[in-house]
Amino acid sequence: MKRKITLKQIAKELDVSISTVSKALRNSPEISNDTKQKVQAFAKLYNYRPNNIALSLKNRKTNTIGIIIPEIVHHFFSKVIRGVELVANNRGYNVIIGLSNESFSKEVINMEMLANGSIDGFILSISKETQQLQDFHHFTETMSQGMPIVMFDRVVSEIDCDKVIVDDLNGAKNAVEKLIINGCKSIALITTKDYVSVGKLRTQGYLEALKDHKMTPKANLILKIDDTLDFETHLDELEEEIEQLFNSNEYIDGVFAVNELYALSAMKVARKLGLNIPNDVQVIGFTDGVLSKHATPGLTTVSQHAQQMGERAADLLIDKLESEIDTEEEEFQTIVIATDLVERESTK
Amino acid sequence: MKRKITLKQIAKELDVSISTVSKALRNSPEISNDTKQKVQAFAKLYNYRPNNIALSLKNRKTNTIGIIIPEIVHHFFSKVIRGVELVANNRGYNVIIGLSNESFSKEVINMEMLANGSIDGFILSISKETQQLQDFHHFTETMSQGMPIVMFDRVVSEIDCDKVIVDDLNGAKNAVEKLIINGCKSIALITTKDYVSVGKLRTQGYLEALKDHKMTPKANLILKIDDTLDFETHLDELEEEIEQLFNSNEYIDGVFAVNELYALSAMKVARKLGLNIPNDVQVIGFTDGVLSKHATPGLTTVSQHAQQMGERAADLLIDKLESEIDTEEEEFQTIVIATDLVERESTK
DNA sequence: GAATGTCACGAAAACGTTTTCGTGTTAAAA
DNA sequence: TTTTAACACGAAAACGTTTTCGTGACATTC
Repeated sequence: MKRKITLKQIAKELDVSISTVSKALRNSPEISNDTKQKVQAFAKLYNYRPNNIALSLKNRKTNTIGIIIPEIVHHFFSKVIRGVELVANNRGYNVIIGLSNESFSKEVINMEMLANGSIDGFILSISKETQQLQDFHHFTETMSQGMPIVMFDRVVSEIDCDKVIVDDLNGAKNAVEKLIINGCKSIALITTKDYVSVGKLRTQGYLEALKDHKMTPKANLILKIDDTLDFETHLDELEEEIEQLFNSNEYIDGVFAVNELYALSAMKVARKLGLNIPNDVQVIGFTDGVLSKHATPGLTTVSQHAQQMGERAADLLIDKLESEIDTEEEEFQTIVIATDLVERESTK
Repeated sequence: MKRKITLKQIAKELDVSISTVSKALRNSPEISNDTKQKVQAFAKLYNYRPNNIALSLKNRKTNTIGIIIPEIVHHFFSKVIRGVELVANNRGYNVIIGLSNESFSKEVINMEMLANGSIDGFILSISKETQQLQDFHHFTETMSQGMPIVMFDRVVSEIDCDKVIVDDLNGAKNAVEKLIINGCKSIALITTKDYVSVGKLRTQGYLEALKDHKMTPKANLILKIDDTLDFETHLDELEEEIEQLFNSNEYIDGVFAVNELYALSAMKVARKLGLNIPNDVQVIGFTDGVLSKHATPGLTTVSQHAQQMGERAADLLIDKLESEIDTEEEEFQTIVIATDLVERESTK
């Protein structure tokens, strides 16, 4: 089994020095045309490619960015990855992934694994557990060693770094306003516990929309789910909670859910209770998922433009990496990605 | 902005040699306890971690595996990645991803980017375009340089390497048999053009099941879709083709589709034509997707165990990487992952 | 013929490790 | 007191590059 060919081997074979080979391949004017041609022909024949690791060591730059996400089997996150990968590759970078599985310790371990020279910078969305624990030492530590971080979607205000976020508040507000304009009088909210930053903001958007239209929020119209449970495998419990929500309110004609699964479950429960969608109750979800599109009826959703988030995050990170030469005063940006309301059949 | 601390800096600070620092940190018996403690304390204080790139260069081993897939926004592939990532991390490896976007040239470029020292081996599923072009030089070239490859799902028999595949033939056969047992007399097949290896095998499974039950396949019951089109954005055309399929056959009471989208579209069309599922027509799809579960009615599917495929592929690759020390005669395995029939409401 | 300049190339350092081998110091053995 | 052994450490090479600087050979100029 052959190994990859190196400069040294070429040099030996052609009876010149390593430096000469290197220069010949990079077309340096120092080298005569004869030698250049000889070397280049030989290199081509043996399919020579410079060893990336050696280059990384020499240049103290890996041209690789690390992305840490809580979960990859999730349309939102895989779309973000696609966005990151797209611009990264175009700009000459590789992407290396780490999954935290929503666990704090796995997040820390993964970051440590990558931070030791493997990558030039991080793009990440923090795990639920980290959000709960409020322990951010691994972020500050990484940044203090000169490794830039870009956070997306689930960000944390305590850390000063570049961020790309969804306009959760206004996205939610617009959705709820849509329901109001469509004539809904009693709009339920299905959301998460408050420690999930995005859940909190979407809840806030719901409240603002009501307020703007002089409607009073009612506590029993708001269902806060504890989403530390994996509802992909515990769908029944989720549906049960939602059914209770419907039953404890005589009249719900609109539902705003902070994610796709909650919205779909709401539709399912409503149908089960004999309600027609969208005539009796209208439903809007929040997501970039594929379920909404193929559901029956199609679910109206707030689209987050996940791929765009990934692209912006990658650009932000690479810009920082390549400007760092001038070590200008640290200046962090927060890019807010506007949402779109994608109207389907679950609203009038 | 601080850089990461190195052995050299520690050595200078403590006024010992680099070798001493290195040995002290690795608890070498050569070093006195005094010095060890001094060095270790200092290293801990400054949070010293060995530079991975330097280690990779020295050891000629990156402990990173590259995975090339056609598309990441796809449940099957993201589940495979999760499987790979899981065992890779457990065994001390990182995972770096490359997307081919179903394009031959992107596949080649991506592989070249990674093959130059960045990774120790590949796990990949080949793009549709590569399957069409039948150009596999990048695989042979990579392997001839001593870099092992494990192919999964979409494999190619021309290349000798480890493989992890789904038992497409039997998966399809079992599904169709299920329909037959359930009383279907006229079973349609919605598949892809033959160059897609998995499509071909599933078609074959369909035919075998019919044959085993003395049923004659009818040409106008078989619809071969040209899936070079992106049907996520051209759903209508897909549905139109399927509607023609239904219209050109007086009586279809069963549908087997080789993927989730085709199956869902078939259900949609059937409903549109006034047919009840599963009473008038029963439908089975082939996938590991999330749509089937949340569709109404739930779609009965052939599950591929994508995550398990990723796990097996990663184990195969790492085993090879770590055994290569003895350079035993190359011996390649092909692991066949059995499928499961997940029964939901689209069948009786 | 001496001084200067150009050309074509090689030596060596550097990136951050690990590891082999050599060496000076001290303590124990003869 | 000399020999030997153990001990504690340092020098240097190696992994594969790129780049700076030095140098010998030859040609040109005065």
